[in-house]
Amino acid sequence: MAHSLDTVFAALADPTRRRILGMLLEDDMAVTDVAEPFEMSLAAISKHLTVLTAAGLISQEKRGRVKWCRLEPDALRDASVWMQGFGQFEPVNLDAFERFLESELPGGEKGPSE
Amino acid sequence: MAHSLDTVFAALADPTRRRILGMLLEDDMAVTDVAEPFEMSLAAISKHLTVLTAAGLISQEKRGRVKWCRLEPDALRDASVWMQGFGQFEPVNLDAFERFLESELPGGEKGPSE
DNA sequence: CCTATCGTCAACCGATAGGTTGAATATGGA
DNA sequence: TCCATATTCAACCTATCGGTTGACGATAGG
Repeated sequence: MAHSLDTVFAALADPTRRRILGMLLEDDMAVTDVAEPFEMSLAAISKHLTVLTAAGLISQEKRGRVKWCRLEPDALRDASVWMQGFGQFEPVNLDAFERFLESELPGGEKGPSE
Repeated sequence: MAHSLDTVFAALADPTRRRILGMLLEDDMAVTDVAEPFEMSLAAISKHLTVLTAAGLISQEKRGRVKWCRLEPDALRDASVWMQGFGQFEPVNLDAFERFLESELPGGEKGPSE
């Protein structure tokens, strides 16, 4: 384990990558489908997915010609532990979390996957 | 509030900056004292402190000719909430946190401030 | 077999990150 | 007043980041 905090935090620093993680929270997705809502090339998304994989935040499995991306939330645990060391933050507040997810969407659009 | 997740995570992605935060956990410090244990110029540390300040992770107050740096752990709350949205991580485990702090020190040395 | 689709690779680009050095700007103290 | 200390500024350098485009390999399907 122990994908370094360096790579985990660096991966999380990019809004595109955070948005991808949010999308994968709903479901596993193929690379092409991950890319669809973004106004950027498939190659760029492919690179982002590589970064997320390197950080351990997602895993990718190729079935046929489709590569499926799965969220690996456990990779966040180390980083979470590190952050918690700086203070007791209020217990998990999913409403606040959802506000974040929405505030990071571009157009005001909501649904990422269809 | 709402220093962006971009800036907070980007600030946390650098090991020097995480180590500085760990040092400030023990006590407020002057810039020069923050810089002392690092093998890097004072100007470089000053830049790191600027990044941490911009992210809201620390505050700096000038008293006399000395600029004091104080940890602002609240800035981590938003990021923490975001991460918690991906999973319920085990309740605050300070032992694990201390292992991180130590594993990020360079030589095996422990005490940062004296 | 031929072709369309899925995804990556390679080369390139501009912008930013993280470091250096040397000069500049306070401020404190003798 | 003069000097040392504390910190930042400005210019510079190199490496990496995030994006592009076009070619490529692999697989699915008619």
